[in-house]
Amino acid sequence: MNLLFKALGDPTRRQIIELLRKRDMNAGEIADYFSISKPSISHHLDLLRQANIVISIKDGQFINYSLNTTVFDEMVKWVIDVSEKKKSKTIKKK
Amino acid sequence: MNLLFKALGDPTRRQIIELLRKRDMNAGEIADYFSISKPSISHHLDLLRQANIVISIKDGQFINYSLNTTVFDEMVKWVIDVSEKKKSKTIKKK
DNA sequence: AAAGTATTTAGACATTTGCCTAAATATATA
DNA sequence: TATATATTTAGGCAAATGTCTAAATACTTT
Repeated sequence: MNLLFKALGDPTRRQIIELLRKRDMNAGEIADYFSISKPSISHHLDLLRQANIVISIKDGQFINYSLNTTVFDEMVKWVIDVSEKKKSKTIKKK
Repeated sequence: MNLLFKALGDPTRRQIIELLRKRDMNAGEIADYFSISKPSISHHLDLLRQANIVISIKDGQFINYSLNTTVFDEMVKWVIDVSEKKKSKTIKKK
């Protein structure tokens, strides 16, 4: 969960996620959308992979990245749970 | 949104959120749950306040903190939106 | 096999982060 | 008013982060 939130706490990585939302892309295609160096993008992709947000599959000399959306489930659950504090405080008996 | 994700990307701050989910607390009460110094907790609280996750209200010599859950709405929306990439790709016509 | 393309790894550097102690500020109480 | 209590601000330090260039690795093409 910490890796997940940390990965999302960077605008470049969120933009990568938004790109991959539309379609899978290889590392070079992704890098073309940004003005930072390819090694930096590669590093961001690595962090996204560590956080399980993307999956990478090698295809010849390319490496394709695609979104793995299932990791968000737990996170959304946590956030919604936290968000519901007031109702549960009021309705349930502690 | 960036401040929000960054704020959530630290385990101490998430624990603070979980504490405040149960009830409002003042800074000292919150600090008592942790083994790090009060100034550090104060700093965490400041970041949570900047991210609009908590609201602080002064009450005499105490400062009470309470959760502001509304900021999570946009975030959940973003995450769910991103999570739905595949369906929308398949069903809708781009 | 040599050269070109795609990507990552390595190493350096500046900035940010999370922590600390000491000091400052603000309120409450004796 | 002097002292105690609650909290933050200031300043310093080590570790983590985001960036870069140069080099290494892996595959493709000639």
